[in-house]
Amino acid sequence: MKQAPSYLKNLKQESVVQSVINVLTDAMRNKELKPGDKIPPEPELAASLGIARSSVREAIKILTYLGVLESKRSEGTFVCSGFKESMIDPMVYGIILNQDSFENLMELREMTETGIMRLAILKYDKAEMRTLEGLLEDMRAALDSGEESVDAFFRADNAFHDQISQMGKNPLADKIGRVVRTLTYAMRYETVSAMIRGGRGGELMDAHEKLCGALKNRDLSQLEKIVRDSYFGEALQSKPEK
Amino acid sequence: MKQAPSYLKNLKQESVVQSVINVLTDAMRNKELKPGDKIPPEPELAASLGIARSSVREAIKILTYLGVLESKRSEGTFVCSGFKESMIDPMVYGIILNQDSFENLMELREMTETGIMRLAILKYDKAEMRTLEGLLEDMRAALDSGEESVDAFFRADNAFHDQISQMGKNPLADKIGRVVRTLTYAMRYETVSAMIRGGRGGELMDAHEKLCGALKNRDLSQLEKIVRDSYFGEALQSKPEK
DNA sequence: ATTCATCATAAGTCGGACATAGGACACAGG
DNA sequence: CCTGTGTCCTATGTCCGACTTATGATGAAT
Repeated sequence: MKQAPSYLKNLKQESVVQSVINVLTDAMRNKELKPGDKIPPEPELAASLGIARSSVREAIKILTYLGVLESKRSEGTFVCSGFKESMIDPMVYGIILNQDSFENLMELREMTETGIMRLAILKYDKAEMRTLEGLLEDMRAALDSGEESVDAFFRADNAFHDQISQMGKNPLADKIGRVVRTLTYAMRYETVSAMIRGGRGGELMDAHEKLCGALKNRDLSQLEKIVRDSYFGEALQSKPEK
Repeated sequence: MKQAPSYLKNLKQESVVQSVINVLTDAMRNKELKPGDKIPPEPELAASLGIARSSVREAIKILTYLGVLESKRSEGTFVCSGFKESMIDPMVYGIILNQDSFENLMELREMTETGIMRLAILKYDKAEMRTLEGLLEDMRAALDSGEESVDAFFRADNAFHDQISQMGKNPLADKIGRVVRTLTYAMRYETVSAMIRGGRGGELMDAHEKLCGALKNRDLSQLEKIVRDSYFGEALQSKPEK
């Protein structure tokens, strides 16, 4: 490996598209562009920067899919306010590309769900808890409804965790929790389905009830114990083929 | 607010660019496109799909910035293998736009760091622990070096947490941990700097030593106690203006 | 005042053109 | 042999100009 002389700096120049992105994001950092603001029309921007409209378009498109900008036909392009759903896509793509991420994903889920529950335990209010208990009822009802109760149960199960996620009152954590839940959807369905069909639906309900109880008592150590002992245990045991 | 009749489904058709993205990501889900694979040249793809090259380009660009594809001039465009750093960007943009996300970020950090430590406690090996202890030494050395020790300490501090992150042996969690650490870099620097200058460097060392000790004993409940009681406490207390 | 037609705007899409970087290959020179 | 150079080809990078289409605004007709 030959060592390049130090006076040779690597001068690969950034692409036109990248520089457009930089211009726009710099403007956002400087607060020259604030959420809700309209950026100049594409042709105008292209002219100002002395580049082609297609390059501007590519930059705008990228920022759009990143959830930074929002284009409305015939109106213009605007700086988004707050978080947008598309922010999660990059992570999703990252996951898709990662091959043997099953265990990693389940671990990540344990991480996020646990963290979210800790937040929830500190921040939820009574109304939210009532909603959560309602969802617990739904789960039980689904379970008792006999045949083909798996889908209904799973829906309620997901709603249950989404609710806890909301109760944490942290949009960032909530978002990540949802992403991870989405990514583990299929696997979790398999697990839940297998358990219910195997007559172990009671255990599932039990775990969720304990969980709900710990939340209701705002008992953090109990929550941690539940999570550690039982809640994720089944999922991590009944994993599919490697 | 007029309520639209339910039989009217919202049929805004997806854009050409979006459909290209779907085609490509579907192929990835089906494993027809695997990491490292080369996708057809832009003109060819455009012809196959019956659309213009510029649309294909926009889709590719987006996936490139999302860290899914990688274009090499004169060679072609390839599916990335593994995670790419660019995954960070979307979150960064999100943060730029979100004003009062400070608390949310710190909470998120507590979430991820805690989860990562739980993984680490289960999976690390002796060599990694030695490295970690070495970093602890670095931190102490930096602290004892008197004046302007803040930067050195902070560097070692970050390396310390990166090391724990690695010890968890979950690339996904590691990645997310790094992202969150990056996002909270400035805030953490402020906190650490203030503590050291305020003569509270000892507390900092103490917390990290206890942490390291809990890891060494693989004592999960002790770890949880530390995290809950002291470790993040200072950070959450000494937050800047709202 | 409400409804409708018209128009201007700006993004969406298209297709073609040239520039340019990088790899492959063959070839000359040591 | 193998090292370096020059040439060619490929595929992306960039640019241009045109048309299409959705949407808000304007103004006229009811």
